[in-house]
Amino acid sequence: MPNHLDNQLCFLLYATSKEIIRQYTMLLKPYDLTYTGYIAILALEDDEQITVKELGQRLFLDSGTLTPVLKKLEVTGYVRRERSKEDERQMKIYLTKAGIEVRQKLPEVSRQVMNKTNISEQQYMQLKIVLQDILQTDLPIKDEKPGK
Amino acid sequence: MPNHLDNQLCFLLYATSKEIIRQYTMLLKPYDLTYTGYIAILALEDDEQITVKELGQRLFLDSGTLTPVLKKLEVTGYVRRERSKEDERQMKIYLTKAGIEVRQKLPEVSRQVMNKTNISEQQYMQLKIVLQDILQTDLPIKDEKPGK
DNA sequence: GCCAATTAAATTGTGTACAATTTAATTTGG
DNA sequence: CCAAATTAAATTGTACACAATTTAATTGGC
Repeated sequence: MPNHLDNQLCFLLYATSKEIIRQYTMLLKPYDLTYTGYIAILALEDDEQITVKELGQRLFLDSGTLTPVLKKLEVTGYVRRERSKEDERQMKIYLTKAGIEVRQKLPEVSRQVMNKTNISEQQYMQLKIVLQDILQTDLPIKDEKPGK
Repeated sequence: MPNHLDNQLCFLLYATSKEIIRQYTMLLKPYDLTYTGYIAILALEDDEQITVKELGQRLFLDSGTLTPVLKKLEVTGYVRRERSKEDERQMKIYLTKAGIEVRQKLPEVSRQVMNKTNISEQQYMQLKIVLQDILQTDLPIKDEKPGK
């Protein structure tokens, strides 16, 4: 890259994640999953029912993105969506048996993608620590109420 | 994040770049630039005319993404698009005077976003090296056969 | 010289992302 | 109480991304 983007950390994050997600997307096609559907299934525990809002907090996505993804996962048969009895505003999401089953196969997809990179164990850990730090502590969360 | 996404390097890259790009997008609005328009302008040198294809190679984007972005940058007045005389298939892209001017203001935007992260100089360099390595040597071969 | 193969952009179709708005349900304060 | 404020999802509008296809120009083989 013979230009100013060399020094842009943001561009490197953007381009790298895009390329890795492209690898995932190809490998996920046999399971009828997109990358967004994949992380949604990963974020759901086996026996929990969570709201769209909480799922969105785990994934850094809002209902505008999640609603169509979850509707498609429901059609495919991996999740179910049910209005909460206690609070009719909430939609409760949970994995079906098929969803739990497909989730067990997904670590293999992740392993295949990671094997394509020659990244060392040490680099992997470094990367994780730095990114978790930026994500969790530095960047302002959208819609967060300003402290008085 | 109390779930399996903890260990997913890809998810961390994805979520972090998304959040950082959201910061850029807000700060770029006064210049009538989206993030994609921003990296396109950064990738253009002052006095060069390059094709959509070469720009796409620098940005890891194809004509399907770039064509509408470049058309909008042309309307805004930052670039010009001209059919190549030597090869009528090619579209030559180059910065206008306004494009060169706005580009000089952009490092300030980048500085503002980076200031929000508490990332250290050392971490910054580590991150850059690892990401460049993944991006340039490991991943983006579109026709690569599946790993062994 | 001619036509098949290749190439560069543009176009098409699907699927995110996210801001902003809308709708419906719940909570709160006077 | 009960209208106003708040909240959760869904919807709307804009802007990517990328695979696949189309269109038009160039190249290559014979």
